[in-house]
Amino acid sequence: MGLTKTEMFTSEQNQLAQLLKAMAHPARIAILQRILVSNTCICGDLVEELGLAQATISQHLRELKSVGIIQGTIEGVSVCYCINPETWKLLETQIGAFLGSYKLEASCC
Amino acid sequence: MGLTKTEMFTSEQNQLAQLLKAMAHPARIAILQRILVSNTCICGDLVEELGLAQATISQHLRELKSVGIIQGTIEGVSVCYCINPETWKLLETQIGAFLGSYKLEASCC
DNA sequence: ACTATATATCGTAATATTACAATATATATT
DNA sequence: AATATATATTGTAATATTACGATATATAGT
Repeated sequence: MGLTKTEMFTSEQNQLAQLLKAMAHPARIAILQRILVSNTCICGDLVEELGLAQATISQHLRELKSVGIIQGTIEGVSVCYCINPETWKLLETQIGAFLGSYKLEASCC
Repeated sequence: MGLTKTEMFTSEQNQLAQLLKAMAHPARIAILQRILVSNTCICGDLVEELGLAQATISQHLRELKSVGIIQGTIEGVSVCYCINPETWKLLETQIGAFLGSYKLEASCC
């Protein structure tokens, strides 16, 4: 036990869950917001601005990168991260369809 | 360690992370989708339709309920669950603002 | 080549999550 | 009241997450 039974669900359900999970941490939301305002962002800046250890930030960045939400390119001695437009579009579509499928009706409990 | 440092982040960041986390599991996405198509939904139906134990479904329902995404009312011997419109609206607003703040620009890495 | 700087990875402790059997609780029916 | 049915809770094992110190790696400048 303790292991999610992914085989019970559709690949769409698993994919959406994976994307949501990657964003479901305040540090990773803060990281994404920082990238969203600056468009690009150097890893080192995040270590200074958020109050977490360098290893922790690096770990969070890897998690966002592993599901394809961000991408990083080496820029001299540092690494520049930015949004992966493909995945972001997918996120908007999937979450939008999911949240948008709710129609408020009177017959509720 | 092993404990999220919520004090480092804004309450908005923590709240959004909490809502995303509640949805970030394929079983809970499946539960929500089931509620979305039927508008309301009896807990017992979920146990039959998803292939998980009754205790597991009940646990997932409690998680969704604890963050206010769904609400349940006792209906005789069973419990009827439905979307909490307030929280759903909050979700749409928060996630919409978050995802929508990305503007694709050429200057990316 | 050596040094400094930036980031990633490893190892690990504390905590959280997931799943389920067993059991408790609560309502409806007889 | 006793029984059946539906859901919640408890306890627990397996696994995952979070955070960070220590260390490795990789590039830039001297």
